[in-house]
Amino acid sequence: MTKHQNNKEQAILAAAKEEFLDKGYDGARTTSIARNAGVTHAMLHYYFKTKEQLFERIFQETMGMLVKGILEVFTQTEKPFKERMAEALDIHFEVIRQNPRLPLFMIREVASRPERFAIIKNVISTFAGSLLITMQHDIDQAVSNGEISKIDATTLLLDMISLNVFPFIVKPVFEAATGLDLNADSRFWELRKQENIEIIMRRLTPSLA
Amino acid sequence: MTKHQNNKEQAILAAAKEEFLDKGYDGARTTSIARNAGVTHAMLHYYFKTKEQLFERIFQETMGMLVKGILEVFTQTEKPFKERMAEALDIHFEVIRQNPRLPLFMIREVASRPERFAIIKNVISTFAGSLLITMQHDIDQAVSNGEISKIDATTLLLDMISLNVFPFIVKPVFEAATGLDLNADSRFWELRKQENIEIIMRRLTPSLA
DNA sequence: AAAAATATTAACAATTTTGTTAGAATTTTC
DNA sequence: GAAAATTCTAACAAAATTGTTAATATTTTT
Repeated sequence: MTKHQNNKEQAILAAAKEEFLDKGYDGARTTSIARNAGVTHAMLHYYFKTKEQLFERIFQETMGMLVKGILEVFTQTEKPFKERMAEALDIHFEVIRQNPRLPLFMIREVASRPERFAIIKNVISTFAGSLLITMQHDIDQAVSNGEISKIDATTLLLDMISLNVFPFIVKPVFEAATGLDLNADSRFWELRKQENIEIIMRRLTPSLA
Repeated sequence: MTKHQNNKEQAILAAAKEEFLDKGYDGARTTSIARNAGVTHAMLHYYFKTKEQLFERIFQETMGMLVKGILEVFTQTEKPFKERMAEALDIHFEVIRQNPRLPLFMIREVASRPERFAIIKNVISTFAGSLLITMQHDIDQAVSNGEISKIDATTLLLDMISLNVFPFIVKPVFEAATGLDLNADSRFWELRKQENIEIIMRRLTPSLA
């Protein structure tokens, strides 16, 4: 009656993603993953030999998704530089808003297991490509047009990512400190996005004189 | 011959701080802490009944230190507002530079154990007091002087903390991606600090019009 | 220096967590 | 519809980790 088409494997993957995102590798429990997937925990070891292997699968997919989403944003063209940056910030912010737990997940895992440097490096270089070089080229051009003030591409990128990502990372602490529930407060995030665009636009505007 | 003056307790605390900062609660091992402290692991349970209790002790101390260091900075007076903010950013940045692992530690623990909200809330309110109110008052005054453009205190605070803290949090990922060793590169951090001051100063400067 | 309090050790116990295996049930292939 | 391949279960095994205890040593108090 019941159809056997390895939908349990999918259930395990989904539950594992939840668990790892929420608790990190060290905090995750294979028994808990199995329970949430509705299977005995032997199934987990049947499909994915070890916890480590299951994690690596999730980690790869998740990193790819995040990095891709974040970086695609910067590969537009035409339009004035500042306008493009404003759009990039907007889209970038929304990607993270859609996946708010990914940045902390990534940072946490890399920090506590430097062995995973290799995976990260690989994923990033796959998607990042020559982003910084292209960006620096565009910046230099906009500078000589007098459209923006001089800035290093790496510096600008870190500015943008800091402003857009950090609020999501610090959210639990912020909520603990203030007692607010930011999930229920879409106005907060809207204002935050506008502030980030504002602050970068001002940073790019040529100084008077 | 050997003097018994609970210096082992201190050794355990020091080793525990290292371990917890490095690996987080879930990744930390009481046996590893005991080994690094040079004691048998029974000692650890003798002085601190459980792993949880030992952690709580470290967590309290560490949080207090971090939050205190970060917030003291903003309680100056006299001098123009922008000048004070530039100084605050500088000192704030240096506090974190001196304790670069604390922010991630704090964020990680609160995220994976929301039960600890209470501790955080307590620590922060102890040190933060009416910081935001004072700050908003100063801002309003500086705005009516025409010294700065209008901004919300919470918004400005989050801007500053995002820019100053995020680079330290993302450092492992950044190094993985670029292959650089940022510890060896004091110029990187100097430039970062200057950029953060620059960006906030531009944010505060009144728009021409 | 005897008594009391405190610190330490070594061996062990309990629990939690991950991983295995032999075989049953189900589906697929022919 | 029988054989082969696969999905799945239940019970078990192994390893890792935290926590305990009883006996011993050391320091402190009087």
